[in-house]
Amino acid sequence: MSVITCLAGPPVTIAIVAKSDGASRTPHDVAALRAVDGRVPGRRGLATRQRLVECTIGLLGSSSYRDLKVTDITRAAGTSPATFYQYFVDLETVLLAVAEQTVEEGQRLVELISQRAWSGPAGVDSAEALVDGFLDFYRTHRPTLRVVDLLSTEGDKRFRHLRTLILNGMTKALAAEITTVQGDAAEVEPMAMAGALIGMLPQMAGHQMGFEAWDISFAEVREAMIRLIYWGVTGPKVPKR
Amino acid sequence: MSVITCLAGPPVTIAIVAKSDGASRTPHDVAALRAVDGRVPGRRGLATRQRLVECTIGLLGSSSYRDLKVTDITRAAGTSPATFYQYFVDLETVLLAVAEQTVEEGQRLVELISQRAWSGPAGVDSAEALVDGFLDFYRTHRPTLRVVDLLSTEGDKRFRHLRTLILNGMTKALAAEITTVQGDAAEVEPMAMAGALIGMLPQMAGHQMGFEAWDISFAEVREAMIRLIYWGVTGPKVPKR
DNA sequence: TGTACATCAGTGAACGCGCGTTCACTGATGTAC
DNA sequence: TGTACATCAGTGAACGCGCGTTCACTGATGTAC
Repeated sequence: MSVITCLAGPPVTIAIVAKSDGASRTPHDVAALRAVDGRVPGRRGLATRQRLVECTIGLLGSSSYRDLKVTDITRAAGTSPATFYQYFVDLETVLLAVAEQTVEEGQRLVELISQRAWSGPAGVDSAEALVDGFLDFYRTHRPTLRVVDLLSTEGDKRFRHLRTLILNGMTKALAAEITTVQGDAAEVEPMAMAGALIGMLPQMAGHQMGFEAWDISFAEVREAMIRLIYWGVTGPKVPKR
Repeated sequence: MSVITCLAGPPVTIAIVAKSDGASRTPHDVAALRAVDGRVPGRRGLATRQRLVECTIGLLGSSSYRDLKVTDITRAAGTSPATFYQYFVDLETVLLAVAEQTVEEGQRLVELISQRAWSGPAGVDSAEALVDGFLDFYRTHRPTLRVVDLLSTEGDKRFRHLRTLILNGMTKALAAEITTVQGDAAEVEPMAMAGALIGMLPQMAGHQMGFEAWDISFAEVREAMIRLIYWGVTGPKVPKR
């Protein structure tokens, strides 16, 4: 068994949390970051906290969620269990912190949607760029997205909320494009269609290997996704029933 | 905390496992069901084993996967931990048994696909029936599908295989319909498109609540799904790039 | 039909590891004057 | 600039619960003759 460490400290960043409207972001309220025993963490403390968060992500990537232990995280971070409990009340809390950090990242993909044309041949290119952009996003945030997804489907409201926030920017941007392209002709609520399309992306990304058994190359699935997005945005006519 | 029990025994059914080709099914090889200490279970033993499987499903539905313990399962089944280890080597093994039972169930939806028309207005009705049929399927098998999905994305090959088997019938049936409808005009490999569409279904079903935050009624998302399936099957033209 | 034997089925009780969690303490850092 | 004090930061070591797991045993069931 190999020992995983996170000793190389990354640049210190202060955790950011999204406001409930999902639009603007503000630095964490100081009280929210207050350590469990009432101390207000300074530079050094925040760096340690951040290291714990990052080691958690690392462990989520290399072992199963079920096997994630507080002691493993502190061992990986080169610190002691007592330190962990100075910053997080339990495992779930550090997972929330992990998820919060991804909310910011999710907004970067918005420009892949809103700064593009979505009708005609250019629309297909845009769909392709969105798919590839998301696959890239997923590759770097796989452990986080997986655990957020799991805890969401298990019914935890806080993680459901965070999942919404992560996908929020993309979904709203895509809905806006749908409205632009289809106007009053839209037969389906643009937000619903956008939500379905964006929600499809992590699903696909997470099951890339799942197609092997059918001898389907993932390249073909990617083509399918591109078309589904294009269709969803442009809304081809569907026969009346 | 409430105590969950599974004492009311269901009719005894012998566990069925799918062959690796995913097509034909045979009763479990006797050796595969041999208890850990070498005994060959009879009627009574198989009933106990089945009760353990069903209590596992029950617990997966009422508490989180992370909190699932062997002792909880045996307590729910009204038996002792030692009995558990007579039929399963560990927790993972009983989860595999849980998943295997759902493989059979997944094939029931095949007729919702293959015994229907998929072009013209009837195609939209078929898409609707598939969506509703799947939502119903998900409702009754949510705990299982969730845990299979999780362990698949975590990279476990056995669960990935089982997930494939569960969705296998539907995917192949839908691919066949795509081929019928589009013929040589298909621009995307039918199995890839079918895999994308069928894979979308558990995703949607699992995140029904996730749309609340956006004030989208799930009914609208359902409409979006129906259209995406219709488009995927009929394959509207996409502009050349 | 009855008896004896083989095998299936189930479990009480215990063992021990590992993990969550805490306390009392030392060391580091910052700042007031 | 130096000293004293407050507060931040970190941890060694331990405690104890709970869970996984096993063993040696009793009871139930089936069947051979």
